[in-house]
Amino acid sequence: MKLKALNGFKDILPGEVELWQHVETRARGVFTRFDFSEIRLPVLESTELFARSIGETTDIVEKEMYTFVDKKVTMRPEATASLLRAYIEHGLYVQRPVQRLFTIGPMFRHERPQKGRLRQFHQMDVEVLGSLSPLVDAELMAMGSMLLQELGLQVSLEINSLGCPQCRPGFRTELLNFLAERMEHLCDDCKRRSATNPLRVLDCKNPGCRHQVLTAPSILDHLCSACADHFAAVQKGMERLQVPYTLNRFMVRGLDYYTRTTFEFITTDLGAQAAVGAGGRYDGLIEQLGGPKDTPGIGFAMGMERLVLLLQQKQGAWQEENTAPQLFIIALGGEAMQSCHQLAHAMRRGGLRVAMDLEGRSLKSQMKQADRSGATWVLIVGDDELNNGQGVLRNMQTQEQRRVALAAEALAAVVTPPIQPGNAADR
RNA sequence: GUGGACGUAGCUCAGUCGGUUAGAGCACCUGGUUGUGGCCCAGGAGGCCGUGGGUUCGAGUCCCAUUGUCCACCCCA
Repeated sequence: MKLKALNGFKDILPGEVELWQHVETRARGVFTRFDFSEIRLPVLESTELFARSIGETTDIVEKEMYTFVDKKVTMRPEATASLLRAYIEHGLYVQRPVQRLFTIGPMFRHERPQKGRLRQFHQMDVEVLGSLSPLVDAELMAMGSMLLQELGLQVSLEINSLGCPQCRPGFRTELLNFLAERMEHLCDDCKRRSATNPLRVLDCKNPGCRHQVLTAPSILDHLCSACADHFAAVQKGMERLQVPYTLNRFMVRGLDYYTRTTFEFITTDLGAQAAVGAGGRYDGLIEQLGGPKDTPGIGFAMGMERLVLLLQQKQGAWQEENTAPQLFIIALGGEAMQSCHQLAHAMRRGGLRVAMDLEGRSLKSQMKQADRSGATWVLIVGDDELNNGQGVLRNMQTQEQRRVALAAEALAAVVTPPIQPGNAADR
C-alpha cells in the first residue's frame, strides 16, 4: 500500500459517521436551547494569532503547530483564538452586549498520536463573550453536563479557580518557595516545570510528586476578594442548578490565557486521556488581542474523538437513524433497466430513498444486494412486468408479493405506509 | 522529542524446532434454483508474509537496519 493517510490523521468511514452526526445533532440541540448561535471559522489563521493568545512559551506554540513558515500562517490548534478574532474583527460586541457562540470542527496539533489523541482532531467549542457574571460560569458547566448526560455518558466535573493577575503572582511565589524546599523529592519533569510553569507541578501524575504536593499552598486560599467572591458565587450557582462537581485545587491549565474559573469533564474510561472537555475563564484575552477593553470571556471545548470513543464502548448508547432504502428496484434486462431507472428517478424526486443496481447482474445477486441494503420493499421488473405495466412488489420481511402498477405514485402509496394515529407517540 | 509492543488476504488472526505449494474465520464473487434474499452446500478470486540487507543448502520464522501502527511519557480536548 503506497498512499495512506498521514500518521495521526484518520478517515471517518460510513458506519462510524452516523455516530458523529448523532453527537453533533445532540450538541447543536443543547447549545441552541441555551441560546447559543453557531459560527463557522477558517482552519487557517495567521501564526501570530495563536502565538499571542495561547502563549509563546506553551508546548502547543513552541512545537506542536502546523505552520507554513514562509506564509506565516498556521492550522488552528484550538478554536478560541479564531473565534475571538472573528468576534473582534466583525465588531460582534456592538450587535449584542453578550455574545453566545459555538463552533464545531477540526483542529491540528503535531503531537505523537495515542488513544483519544490525533493530529487532526475535532472539537465542539463554546464561548460566552462579554459577561463577568458567575452565573454564566455555572450555566456553561451545567450545559456541558447536560449534553454529556443526554449522550448517556457518565463523566465527572472538576472545578478550580486560578485567580487573576492580581492574586496569582503572590500564590506563585509562595508555591515556588514551597517547591524549592523539596526539590530533591520531585521527578525530573517537575524540576523542569518548577522553573517554567510551577503551577503544573500541582497536577503531575507521578505518585511521589502527588504526595509532596498534598501539603502545598492552595490557590483557593490566595484568591483576592474579587476572585474569591466570584468563585463562591459560581459554586452557589452550580448548587442551585443542581450540577454535581468536585473541587480540585490541583487542577491547572495548559494555555496561558486562563483566569479564575477552570473546569474539566473527566472520565476514567479513555486510558491516559482523562479529559473529554475542559475550559475556563479568560478575562484579559479579548483586550490582549485588540478587542474592546475589559471584555471578559469564558468557554470550553469538548473532544469529539473522545466522546465518540466513549459512546462506542457503550453498547446501545444510541439509536441509529434508519437510512436504508425504502425501496430496492431490481430490473432484469436492458429495456427494464432503462424504464426502471426513470421510475427510480421519479420516486427519488418525490422524496423516497430508492436503491437500484445498474450493473445488470443476476436476479439472485440483486436480491442479495437488496437484502443487505436493509430495504423493506423490493420491486422486480422483467419483460413481462414491463409489458403489462405491473411490477412485482415484495415485502422482504413478510415475503408477501403483489402486483403494483409501474407508476411512482402507486408504488409510493404502498412503500410509505400512512402514519397510524396510535403509533405516532411510539416513535 | 523519549520509551515499549506489534507489522501475514479488505477485516480479525493461526503459522510448531528454520523445511519444500502460506492457512482459517468473516466479508466478496459464481453456482446449487429459466425469475426470488437470509440458512446450508460446492467452487472462485484475493498475499512482494511492511521494506532493505545479513546468516543459512533453505527465512513468514533467526540477526541488523529502516519504515509504519498502537500504547505510554511529555503535553493536551
